[in-house]
Amino acid sequence: MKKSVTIHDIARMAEVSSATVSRVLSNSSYPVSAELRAKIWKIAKEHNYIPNMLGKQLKTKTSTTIGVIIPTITNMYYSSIILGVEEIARRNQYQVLLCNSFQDPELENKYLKTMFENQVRGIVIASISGDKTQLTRYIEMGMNVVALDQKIDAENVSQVDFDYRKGGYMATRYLIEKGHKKIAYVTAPLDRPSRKGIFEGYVSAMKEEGLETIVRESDKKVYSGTYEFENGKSLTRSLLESGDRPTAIFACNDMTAFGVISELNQQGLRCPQDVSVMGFDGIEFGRMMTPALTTVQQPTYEMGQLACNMLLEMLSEGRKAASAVMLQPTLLVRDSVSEPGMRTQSN
Amino acid sequence: MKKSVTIHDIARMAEVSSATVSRVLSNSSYPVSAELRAKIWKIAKEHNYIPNMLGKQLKTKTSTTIGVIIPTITNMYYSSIILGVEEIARRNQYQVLLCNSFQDPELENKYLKTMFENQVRGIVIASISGDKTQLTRYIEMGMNVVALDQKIDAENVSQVDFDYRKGGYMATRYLIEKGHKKIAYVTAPLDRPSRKGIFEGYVSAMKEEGLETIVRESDKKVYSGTYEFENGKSLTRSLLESGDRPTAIFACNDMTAFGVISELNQQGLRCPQDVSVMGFDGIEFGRMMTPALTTVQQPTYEMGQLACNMLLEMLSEGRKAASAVMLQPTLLVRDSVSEPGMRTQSN
DNA sequence: CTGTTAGCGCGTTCAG
DNA sequence: CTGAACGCGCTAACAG
Repeated sequence: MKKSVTIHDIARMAEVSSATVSRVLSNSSYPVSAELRAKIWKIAKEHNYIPNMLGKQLKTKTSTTIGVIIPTITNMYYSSIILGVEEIARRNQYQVLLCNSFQDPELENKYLKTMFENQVRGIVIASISGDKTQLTRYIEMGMNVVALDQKIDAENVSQVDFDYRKGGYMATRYLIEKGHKKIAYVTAPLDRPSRKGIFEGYVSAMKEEGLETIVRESDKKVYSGTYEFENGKSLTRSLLESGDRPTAIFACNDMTAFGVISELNQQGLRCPQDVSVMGFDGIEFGRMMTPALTTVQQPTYEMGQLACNMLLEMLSEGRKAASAVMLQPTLLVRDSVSEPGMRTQSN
Repeated sequence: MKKSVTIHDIARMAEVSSATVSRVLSNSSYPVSAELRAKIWKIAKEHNYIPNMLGKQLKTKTSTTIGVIIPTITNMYYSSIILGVEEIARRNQYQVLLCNSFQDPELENKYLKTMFENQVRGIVIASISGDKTQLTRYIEMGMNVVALDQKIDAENVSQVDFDYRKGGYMATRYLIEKGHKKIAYVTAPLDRPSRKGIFEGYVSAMKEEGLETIVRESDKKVYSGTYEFENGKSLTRSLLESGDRPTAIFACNDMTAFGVISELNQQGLRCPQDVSVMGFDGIEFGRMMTPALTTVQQPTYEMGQLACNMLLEMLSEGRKAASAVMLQPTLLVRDSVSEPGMRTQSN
């Protein structure tokens, strides 16, 4: 960056003090004569004056940027959340500093640190790492935090939660009501509360009807962009190899469900005629494939908006404003689930 | 944020000058005795010292954040680019300030302004707006800019470009070589160089073979998350209503192609048996559907990385380092294109 | 090796 | 209504 004009430069040109210039250009309510106001504005415009927020923020100790930490932006689930956050931030003149943690606790902590150093006013975080000690320390040091998706054991943290258990339950009930009895659940490692929640919902709905649970859990923890999809494929393969084919497969998220359907097709099975598939998340792409994916909707965009609003509230009203909200699931009925046995004899 | 400890606080506790503390804590190469170093570090740790980068940046006039402006993060094409940018930024200790312009020129300019005010060191921008005067002004004022996807008429701007024309040509040639003669092109408004490029590639390949072009261009410019998809659907509908069904449809991007396939299915037509479909972009989801989408790959992630690297180069070596790169397309052959006429009589 | 001083760009007392 | 003086947290020049 080049050296830019400062309020002092303008003050010299306008032959006034820099204090007056500051009062005018920062739209202060402080009384300044109309003529001086006009004169100063004119000169400022002419010379493309751009305020240096660093100076202002250093002086007033109030930055206008909030940090957002999520696992990865290329996952539509998260990008949609970010969009919600940014929307609200923008309306309130805040900027968004974005970081992808890639599910890496170390990276997450590193980002937390730089954000703190850069004086972000608060943080919206979808943390995955189990170890929250670092985060908790920052909170104790005064950082305002809204946690998405994952409970954090600390006071003064706002939480945006989602009733995963209920979602899992609803989805399973729907399959049961459609007449399915052999319903399998395929999932990424059950190492997070969210995934555990869905799983528990599935189990309780099955138990309730005296049905046998059929579960496939992947063990790999390696992270990559298409991890979920591959997971869906391999878990489905394992399911089909067992010989006793389920009539419905419920996946822990939509991406995994796409993998399930892809593998079914590859094995010559049709969805939903041969096997019904239920997803979880409600990302846009579910609508775009054939069959359109029946799934449980999480209001991601709204979650982002809500999280940002909660953060802004904490910022303006102090930490007592910390609160918790539990969002509710909705069933998105589309085309990937039908009644079972429509083609039972076809294989 | 609470009042945090400063180097002065530490200086007082360690009974040294704040200059010494600064030299130690900022890992300066300046000579300080080992004992003092240790003592100061100890105290700093004990009191959770966090440097205030605002002070540092104000003094040294070097911020470590770069701005990224893209139309919308929920489009995988862009989120993938951002991921590439962030990856490189992180490796070089830079932060990323993210903004969604939503294709809104006004918003874009507003973001440009706040970024400037917040002293970002440079900007990576995928600008859509035709009016680049504001951007050009900032460049003239010394801002370092890398433009993605869209040419900017100014000196000292680095450009990451993609050979859209060639991509469009390659895709069309591939369809022709598969034996197609009635190849339709469906596209969002041809109001950007990128879209025009693909279109021209299509036209030139068709002309070359003496084939008749069949084009459907949407006129709506309203923006929404599923705009492209809906576009694909409605343009396909219009194409089918004409009675003279093409054997292949080439879409201006993958999302539109998804809409094409969805509409075909809805009308009882199969892809690729009845109609082949070719996309453009190569987003991950193309692999996840059945049939997997045949498409032209843009190396989005690499484009992001490249853009960020070019920016860093400009920052370190001065504006002369401004450069331009034209990336090349690759054909991603998957399952949505086959030879025509495989089921010509079935309808 | 260490301390003193000055100032980055800005806002804010406190006098006038 | 206006200006002089000070300081936010930090680094850099200059002494010692």
